[in-house]
Amino acid sequence: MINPTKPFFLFANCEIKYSGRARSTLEKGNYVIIRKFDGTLMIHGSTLLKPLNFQPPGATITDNGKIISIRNKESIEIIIFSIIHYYEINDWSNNKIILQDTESDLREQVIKNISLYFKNVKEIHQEFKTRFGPIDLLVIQTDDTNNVIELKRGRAGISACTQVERYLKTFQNKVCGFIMSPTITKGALEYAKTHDITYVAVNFLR
Amino acid sequence: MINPTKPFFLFANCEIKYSGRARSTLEKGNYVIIRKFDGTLMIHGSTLLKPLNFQPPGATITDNGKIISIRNKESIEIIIFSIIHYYEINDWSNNKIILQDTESDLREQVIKNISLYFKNVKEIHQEFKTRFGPIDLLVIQTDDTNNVIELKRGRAGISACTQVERYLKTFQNKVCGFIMSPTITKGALEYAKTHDITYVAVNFLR
DNA sequence: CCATAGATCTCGCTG
DNA sequence: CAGCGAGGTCTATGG
Repeated sequence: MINPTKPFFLFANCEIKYSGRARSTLEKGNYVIIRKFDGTLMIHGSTLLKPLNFQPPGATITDNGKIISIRNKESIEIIIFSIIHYYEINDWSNNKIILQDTESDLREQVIKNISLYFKNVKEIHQEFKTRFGPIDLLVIQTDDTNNVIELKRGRAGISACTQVERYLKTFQNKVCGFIMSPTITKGALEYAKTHDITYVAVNFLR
Repeated sequence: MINPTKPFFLFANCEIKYSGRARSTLEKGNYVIIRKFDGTLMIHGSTLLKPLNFQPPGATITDNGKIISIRNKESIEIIIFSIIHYYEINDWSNNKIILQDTESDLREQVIKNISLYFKNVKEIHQEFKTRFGPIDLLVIQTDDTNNVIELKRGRAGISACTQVERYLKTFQNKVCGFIMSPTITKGALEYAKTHDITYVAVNFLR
C-alpha cells in the first residue's frame, strides 16, 4: 500500500488504464510512477521524455488494492502486481526555473534596438489586443503606419505567417506585416513573399 | 557517484544550469532527477507535470564530481551537494501506449458516415498534400466541388480557421472550407462566419 | 471560468 | 535531414 498523502517514487510491475478526454491501455510491465504534492501523476517507460500516462495537477488518489487517480472526469487505474521499489519523497523543493532567451526576451531586445528596424517611431505596443488575438509587437510610425510584428524565438513556420495575416485584418489601411525570428522555414518564406509579409532575421545577443 | 550506463532515479540536494536553445538556472534545492535508457534526462520539482529542466533522448552523461548531460550543443550541469536517495532502475519496460479517440480516429468516423455531411461524394483524400501543408480531409463531389475539412479532436480555435484558409488558397475555384470538431471557441466561430468557413459539430461515438 | 499563444515544446510522419 | 501538425498537449497570462 502506498501513502496517498505523500509524494512518492514507485517502480512496480503493473498495468494501466486511462479514461477521460481519450482512452488508453498500457500492457503489463515495469514502470516508474511518480506522484507530486499537487496531485500530478506520471507513469514513465524506459524511453522518451513524455510520460506514457499522466494526470496534471489537481488529481486525487486512492489505494484500495489498485491505485486510482481521478481529476475532473478523467481517471487512471493502476493495477499493481508487485512493488519493486517504493520511496516516499520528503522535503522536495518547489523553486521555479529562471529562463532566459524566451520570445519575451527577444521582444525586449527588438524594442531596445527598434531604430535599427523602423524610422520615425511614434508608439510601440506589446501584446496589443485585437479581436483575433494579441499582436506581439505593434510599431506605429509618425505617418500612422501600423507595423504588425510577429516574433518567434526559434524557426518561424507557415502558421507564423497566417498569424500575422489575421492581425493585419483588424486594420483598415496603413498597415504592414513582419515576421522577426532567427530563422524561417522554406515554406513560410515562400508564403510570406507571396502574401506581402516581410521577413526580418533577428538573433539573440548574448 | 552515479552509474552513467544505467537508468536511475536520484533525489539530491543540487543546483542546475542549462545552456542551449535557451539558458536557465535552478537554485539549490532538493530535486528528483531521472535518467532513461535512451539518454533522456528530467529534473522535477515538487509540482507541475513538466520537468524544470530536461534533455530529450540522445543525451550523453558524465559524472566527475558534477553530473553533466550533453546533447548536440545543449548541456545541463548538475552540481550535487548531497545524494538523498539513489536507485538504479533495472528491467524497465518500454511498451507503447495504445491511444483511442485521437484526431485520426475522428477522421475515420467522419469518413464512415460521410453521407451524413456530403451528397454525391466522388473522392475522399486523407492528409491531402498541398504546398501549404496537408489537408486533414478533402471530399470531392461529382460536380468537382472540393470540400476542405479541418478536424479537431477538442475545441477548435482561431488557428483552425486560418489553417483552412491556407489550404483553400491552393485551389482556383469550386472550393469550400469546413471545420469539424466537438466544440469551437467564440472567436473562432466569429472568424469562420465572417470568412466563409462552415462549422460542423461532430462528436466521438463510443 | 474561457480564449489565446508560447514552449529548451515533444513526437511521429512524410518527402 | 527538414517541414508540418497533433497533443489526453501543458502552462502562463489576461479578460
